[in-house]
Amino acid sequence: MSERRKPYPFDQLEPKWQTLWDERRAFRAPNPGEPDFDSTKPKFYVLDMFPYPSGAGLHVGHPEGYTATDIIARYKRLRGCNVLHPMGWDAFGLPAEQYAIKTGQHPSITTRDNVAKFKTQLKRIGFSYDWEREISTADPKYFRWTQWIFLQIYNSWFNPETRRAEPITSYTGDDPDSVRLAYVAEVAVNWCPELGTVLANEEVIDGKSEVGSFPVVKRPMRQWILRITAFAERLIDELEPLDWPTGIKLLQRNWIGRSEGAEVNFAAGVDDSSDNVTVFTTRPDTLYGATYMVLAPENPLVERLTTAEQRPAVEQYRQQIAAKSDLERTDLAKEKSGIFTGGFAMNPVNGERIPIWIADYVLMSYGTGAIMAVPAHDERDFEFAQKFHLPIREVVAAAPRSSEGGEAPCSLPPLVCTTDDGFAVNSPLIDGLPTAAATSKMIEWLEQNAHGRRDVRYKLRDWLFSRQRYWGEPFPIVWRDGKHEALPESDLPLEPPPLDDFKPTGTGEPPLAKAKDWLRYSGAASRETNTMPQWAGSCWYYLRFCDPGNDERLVGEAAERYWMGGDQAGGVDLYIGGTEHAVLHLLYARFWHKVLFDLGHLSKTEPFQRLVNQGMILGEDGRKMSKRWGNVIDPLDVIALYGADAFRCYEMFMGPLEQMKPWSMKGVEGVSRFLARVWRLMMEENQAGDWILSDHLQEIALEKRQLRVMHATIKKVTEDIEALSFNTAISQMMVFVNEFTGAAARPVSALRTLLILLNPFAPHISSELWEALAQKFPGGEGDVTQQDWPEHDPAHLIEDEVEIIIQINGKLRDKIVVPLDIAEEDLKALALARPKVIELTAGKAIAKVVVVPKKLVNIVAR
RNA sequence: GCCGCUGUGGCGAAAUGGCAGACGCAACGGACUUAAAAUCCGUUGGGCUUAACGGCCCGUGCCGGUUCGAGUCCGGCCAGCGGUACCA
Repeated sequence: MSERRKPYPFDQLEPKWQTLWDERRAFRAPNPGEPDFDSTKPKFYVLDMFPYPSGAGLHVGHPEGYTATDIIARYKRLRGCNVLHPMGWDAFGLPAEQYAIKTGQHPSITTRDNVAKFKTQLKRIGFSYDWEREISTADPKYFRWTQWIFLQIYNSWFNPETRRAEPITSYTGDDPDSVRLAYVAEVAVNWCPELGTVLANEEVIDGKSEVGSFPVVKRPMRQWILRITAFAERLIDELEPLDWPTGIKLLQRNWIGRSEGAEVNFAAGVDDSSDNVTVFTTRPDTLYGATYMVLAPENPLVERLTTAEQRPAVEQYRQQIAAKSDLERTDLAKEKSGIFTGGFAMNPVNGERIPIWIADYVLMSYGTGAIMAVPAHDERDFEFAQKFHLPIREVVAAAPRSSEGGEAPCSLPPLVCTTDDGFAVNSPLIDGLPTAAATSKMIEWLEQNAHGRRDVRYKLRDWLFSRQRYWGEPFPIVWRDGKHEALPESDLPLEPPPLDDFKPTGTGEPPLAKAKDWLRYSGAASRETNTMPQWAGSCWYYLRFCDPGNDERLVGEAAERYWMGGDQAGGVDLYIGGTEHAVLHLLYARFWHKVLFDLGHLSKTEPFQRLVNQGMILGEDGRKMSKRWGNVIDPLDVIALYGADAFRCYEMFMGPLEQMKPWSMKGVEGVSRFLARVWRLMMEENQAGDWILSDHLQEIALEKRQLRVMHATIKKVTEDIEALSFNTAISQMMVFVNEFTGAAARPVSALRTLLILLNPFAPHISSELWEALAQKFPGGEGDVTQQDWPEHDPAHLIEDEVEIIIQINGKLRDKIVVPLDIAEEDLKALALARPKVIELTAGKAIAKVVVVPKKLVNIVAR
């Protein structure tokens, strides 16, 4: 295939400018205290979700968000901001370790190679990152502070009085280990045999691992856990004021899953009622309808509440459930199962004796692991009651009903179930009350009679924080006599041992246990062999970017105050990334941020002020890009054909940033044509085939029409960048170019304005053309990146005359051109006098005339 | 099941309640060229009508409502995508 002729010499000018930017450190962001720091400028922190450097390299999906942030970064610089725009690597993680197991190549080598590849790709797209701030989570200089933060968490507790994390020294109880924000517990965890590790709930999807889709089983193990549930309420409340997509906020809120209700105590037992079972319910108003009770099979109370007679059946059921994986348990969700324990509980509100069952539809991990079953008003209880012929009693009705001479106290099954609100019936204490009032009154009664209390529960569970992997941060913890203790800060960073054999042991013992020398700490003490999950590094990288070289602190105070603080809401001003991190990363990072804030290390309670999710880019065939379909596009291939500027502009021109959209090479070509037209506005080829400045360029005033287009373009591009509507900003610049392409004489000032507007989108071509113009015409000192962003003048947008549309009954019928300042009455008269209007309204009465100045006249005729 | 998002030309998409389809792709016609590519100029939602200028009707997933006027607001459906799933 013959060499395709380039529409303009991007293959030469793009590398030229990329080299120049590097040499001039053009996008370095000085920190407070540095000599070239300008404190008079406002700060702007614009951040990408940093990538995991996989072996496959970038595909065109990654740079979509990166291009958007780069446009913002370059735009904010032109508007006179100090811009923090960094990039780094989420370098710990499973794939590098899996690769190491397969090939024997150390994960650090794999990671280094992959980072190099990613960096080459990013640099070739011309992103204006401050590469002097590059960080890698696998770098000891970085994870030293990840480990340090873990120690802060370990050494704190959540004080319910102040609702804040506080140093563990402020805890006055007997057993500090029971309240630490990082604690060890033997819990049923998600064990993935294939990966040889436990996983967080968030990493398990439909009973399979998120990475690799391997089966996951429940298994009790001793694990490190972070007490994120202590922050559940704040994680919900403090989410509210953030400028995030409502969908993402909702997702987080649902994940945290706040439920308001009450705890109710039931006396319970086999013969007498010596025991006590507490349940959580969101519908205390239905207490009279509780006709039986269900415990989770794993609930320890089951032992004591089972009669000798029922014990064999109960044990059999419990074993049957325990043998099931989570997947099987949810698969069988449709058919209810359970067994009677033989025990009974006493309903505190009416003294009724109700049977206690166990069933796997009650989960040990939510609420108290026990429920009061109200079959008439809960779908699951209803289904269960029907299957096992348990009584169903209606206690909520659509309309109030007299308690006098009404239903029998324990009605026959109505065979219907409603979860809707209504009015209490068959409930002497609250009869006739609407659900909300009935609920409050019942809670009051429970509290007054010491049968229960108001309560709030969350779906969110504590964060399982340890992994049995090699390629992650070791815990800065040692064990002595079966007790954990923190390493001194001076021992940080604690690097993983240089292992050759990374394979999981298969027993659940972490690979680090194989490093016998490393394991020994001092005397009888030995190191913790678990490592942290991949999330750890990404929980705080945005903080490190503020001050990546600091050896004294995780981030210098002044740098943190400047970049993460500020008069306004503070934090990262704009954070762009994929929806896949809507709950996990964003929740974990917010949690750590709050702990560090409470402990006085940070300025603001929230890390990310404004969040935007870019949509996925599909292949040309409309399918998700994947090796399987062979529809993956490599940015470097696109750049080789059309250049980095065309690549960037196309990524933005495709459609709205947040929308999912398919790739189109033809589309890239169209945008490339646009850039070539910009080029030829100013350049032409001479006889020798060299590009020289065009003869059409002149230092002349703009025509009225040109002025209008130019100012309209300044206005639209500015507003659209602020709104992240990059596709329409580019459209407007195309309109500008179309307008000036036809002009025989092209005013230099207008072209310079265009180049500044275009610079954030297409930085290379705009830099080159700016430089070329400066060689012949005065007034273009400095690079285009050093100019001031233009302001539009509204005076140039106003026309003397305006076209008015004339509607009859809302339908367009005619148009007239009138002076801008015409009086409404005159406009109305003019419209009514139009021959067309007279014709179409003949024989009808004109009921009304709506006049919208500068827009339209609508004549209502009947 | 529940929650959320999205439905507009052949395609990607525009449109503070006020001319639906800006801008781009594709297609078609023209100029330039020996020719092609590239470039430049033009046409391009569908239908009917006119010799022509032009004119008329229909059209933003479906049904209804609010309004002088609805792609846009409200109510009810349908479809696609995403999340979640016994959370008491």
